[in-house]
Amino acid sequence: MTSMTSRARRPTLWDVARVARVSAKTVSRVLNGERGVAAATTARVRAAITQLGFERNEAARQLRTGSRPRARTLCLLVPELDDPDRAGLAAGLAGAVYARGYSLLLTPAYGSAEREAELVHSLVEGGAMGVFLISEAADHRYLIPYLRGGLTAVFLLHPAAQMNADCVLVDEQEAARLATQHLLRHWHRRIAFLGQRPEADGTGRQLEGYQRALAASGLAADPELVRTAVHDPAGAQAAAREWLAAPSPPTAIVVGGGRLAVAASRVLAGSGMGLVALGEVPDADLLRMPLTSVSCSPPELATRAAEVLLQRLEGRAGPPQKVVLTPQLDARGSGEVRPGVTRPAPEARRAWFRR
Amino acid sequence: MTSMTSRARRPTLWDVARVARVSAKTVSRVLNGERGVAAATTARVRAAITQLGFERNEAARQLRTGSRPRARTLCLLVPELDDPDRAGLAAGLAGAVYARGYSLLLTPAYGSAEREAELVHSLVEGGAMGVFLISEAADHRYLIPYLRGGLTAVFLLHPAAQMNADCVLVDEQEAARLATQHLLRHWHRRIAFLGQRPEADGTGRQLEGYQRALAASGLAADPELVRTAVHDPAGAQAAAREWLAAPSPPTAIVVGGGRLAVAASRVLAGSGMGLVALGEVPDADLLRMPLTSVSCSPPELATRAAEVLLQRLEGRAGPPQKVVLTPQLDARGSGEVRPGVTRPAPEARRAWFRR
DNA sequence: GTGAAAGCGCTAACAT
DNA sequence: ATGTTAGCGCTTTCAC
Repeated sequence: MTSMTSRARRPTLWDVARVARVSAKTVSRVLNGERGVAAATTARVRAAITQLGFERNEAARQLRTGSRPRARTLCLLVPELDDPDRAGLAAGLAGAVYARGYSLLLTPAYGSAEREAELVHSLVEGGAMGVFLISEAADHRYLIPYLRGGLTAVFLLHPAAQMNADCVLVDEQEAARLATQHLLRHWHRRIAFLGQRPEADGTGRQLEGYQRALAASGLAADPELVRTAVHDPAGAQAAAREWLAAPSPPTAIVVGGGRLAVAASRVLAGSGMGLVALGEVPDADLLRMPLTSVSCSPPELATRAAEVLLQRLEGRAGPPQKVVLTPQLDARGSGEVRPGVTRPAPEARRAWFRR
Repeated sequence: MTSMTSRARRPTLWDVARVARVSAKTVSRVLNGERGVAAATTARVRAAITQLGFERNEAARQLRTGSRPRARTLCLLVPELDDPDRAGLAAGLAGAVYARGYSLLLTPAYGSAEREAELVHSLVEGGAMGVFLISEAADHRYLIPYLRGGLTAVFLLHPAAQMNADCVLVDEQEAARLATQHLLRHWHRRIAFLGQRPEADGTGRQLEGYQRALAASGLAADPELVRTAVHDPAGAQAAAREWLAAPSPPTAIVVGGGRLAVAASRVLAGSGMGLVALGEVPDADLLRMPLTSVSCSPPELATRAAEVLLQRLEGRAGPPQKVVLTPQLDARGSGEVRPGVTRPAPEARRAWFRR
């Protein structure tokens, strides 16, 4: 009957102390690995702990010490979960931080600054130690209190707005310049540009690079051939279709973003239109229209970003650092078509499989 | 000087009480929205709270109430982050739970049961209310204490092992049967099967479906044409290459998993070999070898899964439910080639873009 | 090397 | 409608 007296109460430190016949403080010492406890005592305490199945109450500990219990958890905030452009980056980051004993949580903010702030709050509340942000929010100052509270943040792809922070970026201007230059070298003269948020830093820099490359060939950007504020695959397809049917169509398009480029290729495959993606395209070489792209290897980006954050976590001081990676062009076909050569319609090509 | 006396201490509930000239309990009442506080008092307390910038100490609250502070957070555990097969599912789930005011955290367990258990632990510790698991672990009983502690779990794609729990599955046997039958109808007689973990429930059922379809046509599975325990793209490519060079090669292959199917297609494109994927292949129609696949629409899976979990969260009682979705075949080309027709080599087709 | 007492900030139970 | 008291489970201080 004695076993029934204390019904299913979670054992406390005092229970352990009683069983081990020591004081609470001694149990606490063992729990925290403080030195100054006899080996025999430690063993007795350990035994009592396992015997009772004791687990320390984190809330009580936290109340006393004032320190939040932190998990070896980092988080990656992305705008969308299904952007293949970022899938490789996320996987790379997860692998890199995992190798150092951390786990990575991935979560979408849907481009909403408010939601982003809420997420950061609940992640910190949940014990996360650091956060990677892929965010085009107009103001990141909401982070400051959390940073003061010990959170580590690293911005990826887009720099922090209204504040200074570590960031790992891709040279978007150079990417767009390389893409445009490549098309120019393949005899294109009417090259269109399709971009995402015009007010965002990245799109702006892409436009600069695009214009610089044109200027270097003595050309000016035709406003008809520049289109921004396209964010979803449907929009990219529509834009591509419009250009295809335009009275004076472009012969090639530079598209900001792998996902949009793939969407555009849906319309463009077989049309003879050149296409270069600014960003990562998974399995780009397997496409019917194998996409030429300008991007940084996701593993490299991931490695650098993980490095920056983990070093901060390990106490590295110093001013915010800004790492800018230079993208590379991978020619796969869609950027190497000559202008003016008509192709069979997509339907004709599909028929190849039908017979 | 008086402002310097209490240096930067975080204000407590008592500070608020003093400023509002009420007792601590009254502040507590306001904080918890308990009724029985005069409107004027509530206002004074509110004012004091904002004036002092007071934030309740969650640890203390938790210590007293015994209840863990829970965030409106759910989590999806996946084996790998870069599996396109699951990208659509993850995005769908995130959207579905977001619509109900929850956020979704995504994290990879790398197929390790131990890591999976650790992740669940730290997620619960971090206040997560529910978890979706895509897991082939051999034993999920580690979850039981957490479930007792109020965690809600729903298994996706693979059922819970050694225990009963809500799950949302795809009828893998039917998927493989459909795929094989489809190839049989296209005159294939030597059909190979490439599967993942042989000990896993899903692979086993796929094999059954494959064999059933063959048997229905009076054929038996040739052991040479059945290969399992292939988990990565490299392995899938190797297997495809071997079959291509076999003395008596298959004319078509059924591949378990979208990612492996894409990898196999890298070798098979242009070879004339038939290919049907069991699982989701993003942008399958845009591939040089447009993959015929048998799968459930990720949005549907996501919707059903979210529904099951959210209903539990809202208090739905009853025994574990098992939802099994019937997959559908999408013919895109790779499954509709006739056996024995030789194709141009991949190189020849690529040259189309080069000129 | 070990223990006793006090208290972290909050809320449950019981007054009033 | 509001206040008083006690105590959640742990760690800190200081004493032995």
